[in-house]
Amino acid sequence: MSGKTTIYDIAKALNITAATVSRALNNNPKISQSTRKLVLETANKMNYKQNKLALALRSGKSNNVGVIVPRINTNFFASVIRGIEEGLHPEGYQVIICQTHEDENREVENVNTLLNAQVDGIFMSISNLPKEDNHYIERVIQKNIPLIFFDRKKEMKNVSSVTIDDYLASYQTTQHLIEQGCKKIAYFSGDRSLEIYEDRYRGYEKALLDNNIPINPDYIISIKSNVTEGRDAVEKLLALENPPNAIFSTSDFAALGAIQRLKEHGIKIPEDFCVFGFGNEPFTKFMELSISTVDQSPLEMGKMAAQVFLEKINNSDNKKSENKVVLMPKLLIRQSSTRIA
Amino acid sequence: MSGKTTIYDIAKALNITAATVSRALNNNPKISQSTRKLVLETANKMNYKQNKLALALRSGKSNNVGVIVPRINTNFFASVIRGIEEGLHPEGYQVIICQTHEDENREVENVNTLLNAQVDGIFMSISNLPKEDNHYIERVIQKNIPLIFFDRKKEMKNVSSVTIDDYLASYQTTQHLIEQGCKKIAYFSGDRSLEIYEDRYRGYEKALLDNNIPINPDYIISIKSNVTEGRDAVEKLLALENPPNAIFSTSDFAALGAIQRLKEHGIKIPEDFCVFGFGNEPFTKFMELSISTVDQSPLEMGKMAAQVFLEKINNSDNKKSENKVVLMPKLLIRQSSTRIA
DNA sequence: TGTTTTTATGTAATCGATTGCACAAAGCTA
DNA sequence: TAGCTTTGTGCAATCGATTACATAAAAACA
Repeated sequence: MSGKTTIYDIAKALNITAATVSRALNNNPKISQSTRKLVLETANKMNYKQNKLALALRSGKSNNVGVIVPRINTNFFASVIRGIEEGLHPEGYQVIICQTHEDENREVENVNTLLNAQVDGIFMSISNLPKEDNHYIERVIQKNIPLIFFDRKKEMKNVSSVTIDDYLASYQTTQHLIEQGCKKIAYFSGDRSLEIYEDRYRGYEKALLDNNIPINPDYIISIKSNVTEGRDAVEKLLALENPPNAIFSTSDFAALGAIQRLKEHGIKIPEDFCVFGFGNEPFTKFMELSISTVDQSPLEMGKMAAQVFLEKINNSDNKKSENKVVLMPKLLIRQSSTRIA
Repeated sequence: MSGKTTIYDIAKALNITAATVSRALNNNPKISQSTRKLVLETANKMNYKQNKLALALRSGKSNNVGVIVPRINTNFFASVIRGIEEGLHPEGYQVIICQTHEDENREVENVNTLLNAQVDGIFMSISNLPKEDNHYIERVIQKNIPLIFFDRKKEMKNVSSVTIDDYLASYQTTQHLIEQGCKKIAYFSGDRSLEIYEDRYRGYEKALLDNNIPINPDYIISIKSNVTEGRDAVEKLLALENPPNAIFSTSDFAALGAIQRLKEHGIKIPEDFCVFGFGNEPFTKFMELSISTVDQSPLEMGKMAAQVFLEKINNSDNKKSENKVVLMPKLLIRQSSTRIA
């Protein structure tokens, strides 16, 4: 009673059948003007709202999509989600968000939950731990549910993806540092079993080689994306016999930690030492010493992912197709790496 | 065929009825051990997944909740959502996120969308524009769907809320600034038609009165939560005949802008001027001059909101009850306001 | 006026899972 | 052995909306 008007209620009130009501509400041309008007008015009066669940059950389309990310409380993921939402909202889709907290079990669980919920598509940035067992992902493909990876993708048949050109970003950044006069460039790497981090490493490597700079294994440090690890890494680097004079960190947070520690050591940035981050987290711009970084256009990435999904949905004939979109990274050269203006 | 096993398929395969299958899967005691085992095995073999939509339609519970926020790409809202998600995930709920972009029409639209989707509850931080027409909210209450406001609430019957004690936070902050020797405290206010901003203002006012400091209307500036407005506000303040020597900004972003501009004017912080923010955005901690601010415990706020929702759901007898939770704010006193250690 | 076509509506199945009621078979009691 | 329980299943309705098919009424036509 408290607000559960169905088409049957409307039908009863007007002494017609639910079928007629349904048709009237859906602008079916086979309904007389008078009936349609009556139905619409009554529906309005009775405060009728279509039950999407019933619709979804019958049509097999839930008009929900799922997004799986490691976590939402970082600028990058929140922005991508926002992009997806903006791209999909006009089409009537709602976004269901799941977090993995970098836990692979949680990831599997999330995929299953979304499948149970009959989502029409899944957007996913895979968690850190690379899984050998792709079974849970295969199932999505088998069910013919569009799957779109963004940022942290996994190379797979029939799966679309939206990423930036991580290799290029890394190459250009390294090149930039070299041009600033830094030949001893340390590198903070993420987990290289993830494609994006492998690509970034290759970009760094190639730029050094192209400039005839040998790779120094001591300069390559694997870190997690947080401030503390950046600080610790600097400590290690400065203890080297031949310490570097630049850091390219694939995490803005680690870059920040590095800068803090370098300053504490009385090292002048950028005069004595250049630092470059990755991700364009808001704080990089706000710092008194603004931090150079790579912008990944998360908002655009999300919107593009939404686009890819919509295309896949609308071209049901080649649903099995894949579409790998690669966005261009943007180097934001700020104070922390600017010696030569 | 591609992955649509239903209980009917299982029933057919075992030459029994769907009812039996359903009961077997749901541990109904009226099923023989042998049948149950057979059903479970077959279900597993056929890779059966329960269709939540069908379940939701029949039970009237979708196991989805909706969250409506102005935007998700700020630390505060992303963290609250994360808290809600963490609190609700163990209970099997999924979270659907909607953004209003501070647009009241969008807010109404979002509420309707969520109602159509048959969500089991709605969490909401109202958008800036205060609406006179509460009709869309009333409808949620009428439908007996738990509604929980967080942070930006609206005082209403039958609606629960989780907030921090904004009045207290503001009072304590002002008191702190006074204790640091600042008697001329400017105040950056948000839109005071929102309760939280009105409460904060009252806290500021009361602290001044309790310390026999007259209120100077020139010191009260209404701002939006961004860096630029903070900068502009400082410009106005410094142009006064009798400029202030402290700013209490109800936005961290504006506080940051203020600090930037003050420094450009050669004003020393905290020696000549103290600044206090609100919200504990991550960057406040990272700055070289760390910014004092108020922590709103967004994660806890989200978890608490989830708790309030669960209690309401489980006490169906007094669903109409309300539960106003007020969390304690935490003052994070950092460099930007520390004269006296 | 009788027949055909059109128009508007009703009937009933469907989407997938659950559940009150009915009922057959088996077990138990006297 | 007749009668009563218990146990395990089946039947069929339900949740709300849609839609192929059937059909009555009205309109058009000859």
